[in-house]
Amino acid sequence: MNELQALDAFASLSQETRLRIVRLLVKAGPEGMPAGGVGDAMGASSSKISFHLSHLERSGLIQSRREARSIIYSAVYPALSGLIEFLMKDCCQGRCDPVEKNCADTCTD
Amino acid sequence: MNELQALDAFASLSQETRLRIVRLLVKAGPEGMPAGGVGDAMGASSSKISFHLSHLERSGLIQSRREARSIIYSAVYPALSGLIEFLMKDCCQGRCDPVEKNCADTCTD
DNA sequence: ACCTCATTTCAACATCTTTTGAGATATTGA
DNA sequence: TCAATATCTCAAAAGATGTTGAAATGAGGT
Repeated sequence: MNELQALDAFASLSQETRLRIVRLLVKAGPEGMPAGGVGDAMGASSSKISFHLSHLERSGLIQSRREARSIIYSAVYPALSGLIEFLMKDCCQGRCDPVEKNCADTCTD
Repeated sequence: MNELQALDAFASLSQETRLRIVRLLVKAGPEGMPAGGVGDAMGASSSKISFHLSHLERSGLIQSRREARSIIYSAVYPALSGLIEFLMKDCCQGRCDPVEKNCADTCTD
């Protein structure tokens, strides 16, 4: 991930609706969920949701596929890892010890 | 780090000048550097730099202290770690293996 | 007290982003 | 083909953010 991609990813995640969409789709897993389902979960109009889904897809954090009448959105996990990696490597340079208390702890949710 | 703080941090990092300031200050280390030095490094006007430094400080990513005539800015490493942790934990839920793969191995379901 | 230097503040302006609502497009089943 | 469902597109309005240059503040030296 380069600086431009990171700027774009940060811009995507700096918007409340979009951040929630990403979290929802991460929870939804690789199967993803249809645009309408996302809209229902957010309680937002279809055009609003469509706008934010497009924004997120353009910045590479989510992807879509058509399935019958629905368009299914899902998280692009490597993009999120890439962003984490960018923050750790290019931005923090090892000075920002993140969850050094290993992953296993944080993942027992 | 909660959602609101994360939104604020992402907004801060989604601006080119600000992202570069953060990277510069991380490189500068805990000593930090004066506002003027940041401005010189960026080739930007003092008011522009001041605006972005304030923005970053308000969102908690950097801090300042006066030293004689200068105001010294420095990175707040825990804030950056907190953001990384937020991304890994609240946003990725162990599905986004970052730099080390061990996380994915232990955490994906 | 006065003069610099370093930085911030302010208001006006320009630009970018988000929301809204109406209409368009695509897919399926009758 | 027609109606229903799901989603997208578009333009206008509203809102938020970034830039500029001039003026204000605050600290130190003479």
